Amino acid sequence: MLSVSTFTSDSAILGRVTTTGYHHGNLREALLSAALVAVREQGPDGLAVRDLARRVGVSHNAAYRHFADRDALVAAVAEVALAALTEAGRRRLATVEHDDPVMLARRRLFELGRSYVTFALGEPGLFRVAFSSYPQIETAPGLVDPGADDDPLAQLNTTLDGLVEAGYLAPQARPGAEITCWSAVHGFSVLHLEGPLLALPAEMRDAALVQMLVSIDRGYGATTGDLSPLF
Amino acid sequence: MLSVSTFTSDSAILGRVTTTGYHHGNLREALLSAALVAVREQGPDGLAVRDLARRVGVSHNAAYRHFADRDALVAAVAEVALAALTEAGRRRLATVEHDDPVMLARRRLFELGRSYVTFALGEPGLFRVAFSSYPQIETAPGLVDPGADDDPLAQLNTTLDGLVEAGYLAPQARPGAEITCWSAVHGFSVLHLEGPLLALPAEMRDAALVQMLVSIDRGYGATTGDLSPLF
DNA sequence: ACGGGGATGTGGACGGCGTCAACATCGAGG
DNA sequence: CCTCGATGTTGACGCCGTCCACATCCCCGT
Repeated sequence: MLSVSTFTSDSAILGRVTTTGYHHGNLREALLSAALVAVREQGPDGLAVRDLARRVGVSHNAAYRHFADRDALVAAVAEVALAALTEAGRRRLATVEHDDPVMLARRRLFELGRSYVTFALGEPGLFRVAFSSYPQIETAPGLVDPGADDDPLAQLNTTLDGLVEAGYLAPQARPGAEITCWSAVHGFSVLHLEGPLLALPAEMRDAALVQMLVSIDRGYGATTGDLSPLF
Repeated sequence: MLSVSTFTSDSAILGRVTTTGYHHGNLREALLSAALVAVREQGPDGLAVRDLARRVGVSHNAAYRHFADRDALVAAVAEVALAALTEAGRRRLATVEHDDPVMLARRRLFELGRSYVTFALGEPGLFRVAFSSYPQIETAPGLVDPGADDDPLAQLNTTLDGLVEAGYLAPQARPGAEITCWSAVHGFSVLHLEGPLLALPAEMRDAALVQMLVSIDRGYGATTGDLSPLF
């Protein structure tokens, strides 16, 4: 499985790379690796096929033996970036623990949101490219195989279902909740990433994020008590 | 004041246009007008200075007598687009009425959010360009002159302050609320505009929006009663 | 009245880009 | 061993943004 670390660290893992000679030997992976670097540094728009070829030490046009056009290359990068975002969420969810099942479910949602924003702000290029060609969702976005976590939406849905099972989120409030939550964390990310809130000091930003996640939590539960165990 | 309609409808308003002869007479406005059309149709990335010049019937390069570079032109378009978004919010706010001051304040927030998303989905190109060069906010985003409505954030702040005055939003919950609300509507817009939810059927989208706005309202108030007067 | 100068528009050039077509080179399988 | 498909190269085309030198025009001060 291709991952960000696969590309950014040593590429020996990727198999025999015979850079010498007429044929490159592993051009597709080399291009993807270079593309990932470029996107991390400059975002999707800063990606030029010719530039990539130059960096890899191959002539322009060679890339077109492996990718139909520039968009296809960007889409390949997007797939890797999306996998990285998904993995970040998965890892974060795995760290959440609590004795009380209600608090466990609430903290899972909280941490999932935090990991989403953290990834977006920490890897702006990857985050942007991931959404530049995200697989379209056409059916009801709330329906998902129980326990699925193979993309950010699935993770969110599973987490929200957990909130219902725990009795914190009313079943009739469940439909559409995934869009509400996703919109909030996504909007927060975009506004701070490339939008008007880019220049906001980090401590303000973090405080605002916590406040937003608490708002979401509070909007779902009937709790009026202490919120401190949330963070 | 330049507005979208100024450009899209008859441009006679813009003053004497002597298209004949060596000098255009009103090139700057003509370029802006053409740029606005292009951005509406294809978004900010589809804007090419040479193409604009061609459409206006002037040589390439002529544009550079009025705009330092492409970015400056995009920024000029962004200013108009932002004004249009602001005006949409202002107009919508003006229509909200209610006897109960609490309900009035709540409905104002609800409608402001709805108008934001409606503009984004109805004018995707303009919405995108408006945020491609939005004036950076560096201070606390919640501080604003009372009653100000000259940009979307000011409108939101004023509306939230009204919610506090009405006694619906607790004063200690006010700081950061503008970021929470803005994130939600902005994220909703982006996800449906160019993101994964682009292909979602319109009725699902609308239902999800209402549910999100209700969530925001419910997260702020202590109300558990009937929500139907909200929409 | 007139002439000069700043503002505005033109034409050409450069380098970069994505992409297509023709050609070159390699390596695997008959 | 030889061929053929996969892979890489070279060259060309038409876009793009931008810099430069030059042309044209209009207004302002004399």
